[in-house]
Amino acid sequence: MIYIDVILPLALPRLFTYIVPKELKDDIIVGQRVLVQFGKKKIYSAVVAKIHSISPDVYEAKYILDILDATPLLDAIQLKLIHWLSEYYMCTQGEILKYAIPAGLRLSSESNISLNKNAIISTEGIDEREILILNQLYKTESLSFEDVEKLLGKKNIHKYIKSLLSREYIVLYEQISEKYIPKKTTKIKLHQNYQDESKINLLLHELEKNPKQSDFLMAFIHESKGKLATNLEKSIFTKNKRLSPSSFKTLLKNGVFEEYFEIVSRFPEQNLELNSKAILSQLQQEAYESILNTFSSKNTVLLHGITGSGKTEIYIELIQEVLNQGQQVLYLVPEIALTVQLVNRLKFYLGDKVGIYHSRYSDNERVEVWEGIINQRFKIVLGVRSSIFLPFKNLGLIIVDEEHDSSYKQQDPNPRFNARDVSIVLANLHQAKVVLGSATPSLESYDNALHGNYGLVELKERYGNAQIPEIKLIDIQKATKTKSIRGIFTNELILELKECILKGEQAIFFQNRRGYSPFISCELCNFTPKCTQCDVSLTLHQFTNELRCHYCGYRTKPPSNCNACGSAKMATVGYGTEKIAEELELLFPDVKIERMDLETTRNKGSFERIISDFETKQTQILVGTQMVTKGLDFENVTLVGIINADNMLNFPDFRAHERAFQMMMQVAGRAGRKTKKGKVLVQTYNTHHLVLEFLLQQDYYSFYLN
DNA sequence: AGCACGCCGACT
DNA sequence: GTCGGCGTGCTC
Repeated sequence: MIYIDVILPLALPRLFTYIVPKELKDDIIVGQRVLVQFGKKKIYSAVVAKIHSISPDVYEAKYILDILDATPLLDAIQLKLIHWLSEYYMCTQGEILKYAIPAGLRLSSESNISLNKNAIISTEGIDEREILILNQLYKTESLSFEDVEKLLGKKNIHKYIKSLLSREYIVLYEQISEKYIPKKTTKIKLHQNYQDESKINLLLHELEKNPKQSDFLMAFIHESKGKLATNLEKSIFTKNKRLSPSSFKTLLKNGVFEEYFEIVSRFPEQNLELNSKAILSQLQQEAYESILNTFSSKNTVLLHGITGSGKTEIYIELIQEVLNQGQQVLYLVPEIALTVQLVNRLKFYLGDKVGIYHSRYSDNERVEVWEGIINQRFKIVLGVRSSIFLPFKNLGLIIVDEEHDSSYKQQDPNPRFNARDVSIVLANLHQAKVVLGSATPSLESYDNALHGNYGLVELKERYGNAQIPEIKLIDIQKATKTKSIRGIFTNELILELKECILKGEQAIFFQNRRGYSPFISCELCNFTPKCTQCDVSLTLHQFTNELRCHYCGYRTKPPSNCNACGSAKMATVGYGTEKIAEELELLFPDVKIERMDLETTRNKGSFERIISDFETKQTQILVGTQMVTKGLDFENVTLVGIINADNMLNFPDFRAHERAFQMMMQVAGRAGRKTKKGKVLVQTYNTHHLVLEFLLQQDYYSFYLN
């Protein structure tokens, strides 16, 4: 007897043993998906982890129902990675499996009902909802539970189904569905009999009395560019409003045209022209060579290059080198949405070989990326943390860009993992190399580098003749004393901003807090409205005029009177991006100001719109949360304002100082990236804070030491 | 995760 | 006396 231990895509701590039926025992391979029944009726696709011949003695194993793959879906490396993760991060292999495999490749069963063909149904004495279900079943043969819920417009449908089942009017069965649907397009071509110029002319002559039909034919001939045997996408013609769809139908009916479906990729080959490699500066070339040298003794290198030092060009050079060896590359980024510029740059140099993988892709798109990696269409994958599970066959290099970024860490649903750390493990399994890159490395990575666990390569100058921005602190306390502060902004900041605007240059304002005001409070009794569920103070959102909890999303109208003492003096305390944008609008009514935070970028495409508006200089001032700190590259930005450094520094978290330093360094790096020198102004109550002193010096090393 | 089983309160 | 609430434990 052949037994297999399988991983079920569930949060179960153990593997489960099944029997492989005789007729399948020659086909079973570790890593394949198999169809198994689990529990009374559920059917899942599980993954074979082990094949053996030890019969379980405490229970009787079930037979597997089927083998789903000819070639295993997961290879030995992926299985090892899943196993390692489950132990290191203390979760089940099933949870990882569920996360690792695109939903389109996972199948599970769904309960469906259909009419019992042998039953004599009498509607007497049964609920009218049950009659409704029966009627629908007459029409559609089968319904899923979800369909029934929709039909009745309610959730607890169980009792109706139970009742119908007990009368034996309906039967229950499980349906397994493959979710991946290939993309199809409709193509049309001329029937063989007409793929000849003389015959076409004859036909056109016949159609003289049917101008609509000959129009269509002429359009096809025009599009086919002289090759009559060609096939073309139907959409070319349906888009054209001047052509009549009904005349096409007639042509189809008369056998002039043939119509058929073709499966196409969701990522069509664009045949991009490959641009020659970027020319590295002297310093970049040195760094590049230094990385290659270090690789001979170490598997991981930390590339510490200040903002604007041109790390990306070095990555591209490294990628090219690895591709030449015939190996694949994984390029990890914290969030793909923030890297439109990077995607374009990679495609510019590397063309169609670049695959992209992130959570905004549909299930179908993810399946195609997965398969594209297996069949080597994609040699480079630019992806977010989940990309570490993709089926690389011959991985040579992993690049972890912005390695310090906390987005690499999956916090909430299991599996909880840090993709930066896992990529080092993954690289080991593949005998591949890792480059961790950042302008502000995480302290642990820097420590690893200084202690020789990683190699360390540094880039201390900006690319080209771009200069390092000047950072200046503004003492809010002093400004308050000398009355040189108006609301949020000190006079000094306003003056600099005025100058910047007059010169037609752009500015970025950073405040790590969204909404209008972090809380409102009664001036008399200090009462602050709190979330009913989370016990945190509610943030005021001026635009929608409501109080919101940033943890659970609870929302309510702001009270006009204090809930505790009834006084009408509810005042706002503190400020978020919304209020900053509003105040700036009051100060500079003629300047276009835009806000970028979670709220304004919620809709698809709005992020790109804000970025491109700023890039094309339609927006002159950008106010944002940490979103503005990440990887944006605008040449015309000369002023960066950090409205309040203190709330970052005083954040109750042991990483607060590290994060504050990283965030401020990153946002400072947005200033003066080309020829113009940038200026960074930091407003603070505490000008002597150590972190701020290192920020002034832009001295990462000393910051690390302290 | 599902799902069944089992035990206690509110209803025809 | 039953329906249905959710607590507990098992699934190869």
